[in-house]
Amino acid sequence: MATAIELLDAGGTAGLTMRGLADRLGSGVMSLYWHVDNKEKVFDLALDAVLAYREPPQHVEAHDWRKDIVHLLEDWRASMLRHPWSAPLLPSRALGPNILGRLELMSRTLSKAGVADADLNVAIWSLWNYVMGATITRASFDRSEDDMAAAQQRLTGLVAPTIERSRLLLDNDWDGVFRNGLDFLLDGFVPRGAAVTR
Amino acid sequence: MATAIELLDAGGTAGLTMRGLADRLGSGVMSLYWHVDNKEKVFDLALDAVLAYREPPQHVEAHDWRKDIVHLLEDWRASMLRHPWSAPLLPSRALGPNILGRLELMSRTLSKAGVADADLNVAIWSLWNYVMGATITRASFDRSEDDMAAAQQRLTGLVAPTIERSRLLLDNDWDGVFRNGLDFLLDGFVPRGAAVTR
DNA sequence: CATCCTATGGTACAATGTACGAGTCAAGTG
DNA sequence: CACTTGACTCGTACATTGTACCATAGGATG
Repeated sequence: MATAIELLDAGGTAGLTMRGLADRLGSGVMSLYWHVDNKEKVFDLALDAVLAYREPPQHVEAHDWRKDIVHLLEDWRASMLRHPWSAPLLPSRALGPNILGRLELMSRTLSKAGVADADLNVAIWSLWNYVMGATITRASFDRSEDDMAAAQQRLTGLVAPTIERSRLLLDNDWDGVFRNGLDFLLDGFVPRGAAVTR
Repeated sequence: MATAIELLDAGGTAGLTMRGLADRLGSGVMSLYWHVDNKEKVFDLALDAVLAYREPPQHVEAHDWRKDIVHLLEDWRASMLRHPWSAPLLPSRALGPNILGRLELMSRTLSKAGVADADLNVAIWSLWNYVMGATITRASFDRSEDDMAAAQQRLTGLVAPTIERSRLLLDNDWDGVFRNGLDFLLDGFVPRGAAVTR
């Protein structure tokens, strides 16, 4: 698994081949198939491995649930960005135990933060959507900054004065954008100061 | 292009092969390469074709900018869901004219709705993130509802009482969730009743 | 010794993207 | 008319991939 992740980090989704993996492990290709059904399974396992979550130092008597949620989501995002192939993979693959664990933690934290049970699923999925969208976009555009510049150029040919002027495609304060939209979402689900300590 | 999209609709990303496309067109495989550099280009073109936007019936003297934005984003999402392979592709591919056009329209509409120039890029990217996350997730999970059920089952084995109880993974009010989170985001960027008519 | 389970890995095959180069046909040019 | 040129088609060939099938080896157990 570790070497699979190495290959993925080095060459993206296309960088992982069964032959390549076997070579790096000094084994025959077909030996891999004793441990693993498919190449698909390798992806599933690598993905879940990358999403492992080390519980933070547990300042148990915490106060600020809002901060906890933000930390949770930013750590999730950071984990995926450390392995840029992972984010685009996540929605299309089976949910492994680690991501399920994160969802559970998220659910509990939101609950403690004062989100009513009835709104919990909506809140979780909305946050999921936002985090996944931001991370997939970031992870993909990262590799193709040339594309962005090219597209910004191409704007001159089209009738797109507004986004050309604002240099939308060259804006790369990814973290700031992420945090800003996240705040607005959270304001909706967990009105500031409404946290319930129980 | 039309038949390429047919193939993609029928079999997803894997359903498009150069040989398959050529067969459907009654041509030789290599003939395709006179019109197109790569298979990659085929994806780029198909993707942009799917994102074409027919301006709505133009009730010019509109009033509710908020409604316009929601319409804009829901139409975008609907366009991608009509071709489930498109959403996961979009972030990783070059931005074609149609998607750039949509961004421009979005920018203009947000501006009219009262978003300050300084906040424009942040707003656009946040909305992009949210829409893309929601759509990619929806488009991918759609195909694998079995996976979801399986994962929900697997929860019993883990320690995940909260999301097991709330049946998070079986909740499938996708449209409701989308709309709900979107409203909160918009509340942040375009406070209700703050629309400026100019 | 025989039997079985765990594990390895070589060979072979089908599917894919595409490089190369030969071919067709119509329009233009002398 | 012969010719060139440029747009376009396509057969062959090859490298790369995932993986099915099968033979093998070693240790544990009877």
